[in-house]
Amino acid sequence: MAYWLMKSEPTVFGIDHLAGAPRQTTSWDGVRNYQVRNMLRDDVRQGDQAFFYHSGCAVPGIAGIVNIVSAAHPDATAFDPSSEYYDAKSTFAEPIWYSVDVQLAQRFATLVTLPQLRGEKALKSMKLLQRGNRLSITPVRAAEWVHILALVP
DNA sequence: GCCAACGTTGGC
DNA sequence: GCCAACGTTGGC
Repeated sequence: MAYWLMKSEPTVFGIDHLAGAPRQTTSWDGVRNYQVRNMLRDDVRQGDQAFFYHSGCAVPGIAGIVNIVSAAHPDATAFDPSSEYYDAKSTFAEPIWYSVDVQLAQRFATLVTLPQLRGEKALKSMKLLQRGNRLSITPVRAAEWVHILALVP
């Protein structure tokens, strides 16, 4: 079982949206970056867990934990001309983009903030914290996962 | 295949 | 709103 960190802008889809969704489950769609697509398609498995990270907001940080409840399947938004994520090049026969389904596992009472994470020596080499990292999904090492869990209030 | 221009992400 | 970093695009 592997660990991941998944970024989302809370004004677009935050952990509160997930908490209010049917079965507290949603399809993690809209990924349009090939590196992230490859990770989703090839490496993310049912049963994995991920931190739900809030980005592009006043207080960036980890808001909770989700369970990966399905392996990758073609991203339906790519087939939908009315979606902002529509991609005419992605077809049912040859899908380009993929998504996984995630279910809320835990919502933290308060965020583990980005400055807090940066302050932890044990997390120095975490992908999220590397200079120039912009990937919306990054792997998290087991040791990092455990270390961060200990920071949750 | 190179590379400049442009677009996006995301912290600050 | 600014800017660094990086991905993508497209002309050549």
